Amino acid sequence: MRAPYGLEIIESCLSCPHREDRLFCNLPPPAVQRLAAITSAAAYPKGATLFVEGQSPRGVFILCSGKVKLSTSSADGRSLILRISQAGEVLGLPATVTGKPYELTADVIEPTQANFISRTDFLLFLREHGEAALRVAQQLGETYHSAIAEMRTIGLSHSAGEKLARFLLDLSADHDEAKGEVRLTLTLTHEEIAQMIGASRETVTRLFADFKKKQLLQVKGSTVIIKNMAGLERVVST
Amino acid sequence: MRAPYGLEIIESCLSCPHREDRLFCNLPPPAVQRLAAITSAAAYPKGATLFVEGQSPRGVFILCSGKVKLSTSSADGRSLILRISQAGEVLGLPATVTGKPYELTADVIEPTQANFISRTDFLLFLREHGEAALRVAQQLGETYHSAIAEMRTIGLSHSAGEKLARFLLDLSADHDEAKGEVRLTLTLTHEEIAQMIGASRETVTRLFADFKKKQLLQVKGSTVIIKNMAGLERVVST
DNA sequence: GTGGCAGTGTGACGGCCATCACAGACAGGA
DNA sequence: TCCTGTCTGTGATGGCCGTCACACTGCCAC
Repeated sequence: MRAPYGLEIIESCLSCPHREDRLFCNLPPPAVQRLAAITSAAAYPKGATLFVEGQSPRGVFILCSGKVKLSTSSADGRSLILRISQAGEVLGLPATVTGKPYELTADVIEPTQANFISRTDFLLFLREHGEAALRVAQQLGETYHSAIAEMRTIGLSHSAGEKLARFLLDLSADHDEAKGEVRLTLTLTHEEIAQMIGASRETVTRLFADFKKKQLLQVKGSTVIIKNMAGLERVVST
Repeated sequence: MRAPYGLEIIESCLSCPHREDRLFCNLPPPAVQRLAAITSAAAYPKGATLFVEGQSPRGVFILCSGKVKLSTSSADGRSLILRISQAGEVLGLPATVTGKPYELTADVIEPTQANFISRTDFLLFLREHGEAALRVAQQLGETYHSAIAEMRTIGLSHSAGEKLARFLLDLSADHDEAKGEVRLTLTLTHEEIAQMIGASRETVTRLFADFKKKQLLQVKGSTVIIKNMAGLERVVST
């Protein structure tokens, strides 16, 4: 296969940089080989869609690079973004194992390479390798965990300020802290942030201005520097 | 063990009425026997707590009878109810398989009998019986599914009326319809409903009055009769 | 350049609903 | 029987924030 979108296609899972620390790491070699046999790689451009909410599950996608937006939307066009997935994550797992329709829509927001495994192959594989099934269960448990976390930010806090602060703190949890500051590069527009926390675009804009004025953070282009973590924490618990 | 709260203790999983159609149904007999060996039954009165958000996971609880409220709460005492679990469901699964702390609190709201399996026993069992691990993965997938559904009602609809209508419709999905009506017996207080949909107690009261006035439903004690499903649907998509 | 488009900043307005406050309803216990 | 606590019903008030409207920026294509 050629690499249509300027992406280098990694030919095998074996050379994937995330192989070691992810879902199927450390499986016995025969299992890994079997896995490689049923896996097919593909590249997707920005704007592509891996699957759509309501579709019956075709299989799972393992992200090797890029970013994918997971969202759900209502009949009237409102949409809620649940998560931005990064390299190493597995998408479509719940739907694939249960057989129920995909509950989310996966849109590519940065050029992405992903490995695909069809549902039938995947289920067969799990049945043959109990160890992998357990690994999948753990993965699902963690996904659930983060879904609950998201619910807490959306459901428990009313003021939009609270939600935004919580959102930023959740993000910064993944990043390193240097002398009281945390640097985030967030490729999301205000609109998208609004959809993640259940607020309107204008409110997000205003809140950012507000936080800047209160010296809680700085914004430079697409990087956000959190100057005062404690201050944000205080916003959350008000 | 005696039955302290007027509950008859069912001695074995084998006689549990939910055995057939639930998580570990149709496992090969040796697996079921092994499962029975590591399972211990107990009864819990109303008000008891099976586990608390943040605790490290002790194991899973399989409900044989009764009702359990699953909720999460913030530092300032606000709480969000995610689900009311009924007989046949398994609680604590995500935390137990991942090893992360319980993400929810489980409070008994109707006298409950549950079977308990300790984490170490459970993990060992899953490792020995790959088939069961797959079953667990499916169960987790469905739990995730319903979490997403909950998020949609909380996150995507703003008006409280919308959320309440959606909540009632979700409930009625489980119940049978007879000549355009659906009968729900809901043991929840307005306060609890409010915590499920992210609204205040008073708003729920007012909305019920409103829905009654609009002939959408009737309330008799703790049973709600939905008279006009289509009307409720219309409230949802406004 | 210029046009177009996506994203951002900001004001004005108004409605929904959280909050407070209190009253009635109902059950259970002493 | 009264008392006490939990649940429900309802009014008054005020603030948050969603919505509409428009200006301004930066960027890309042509």
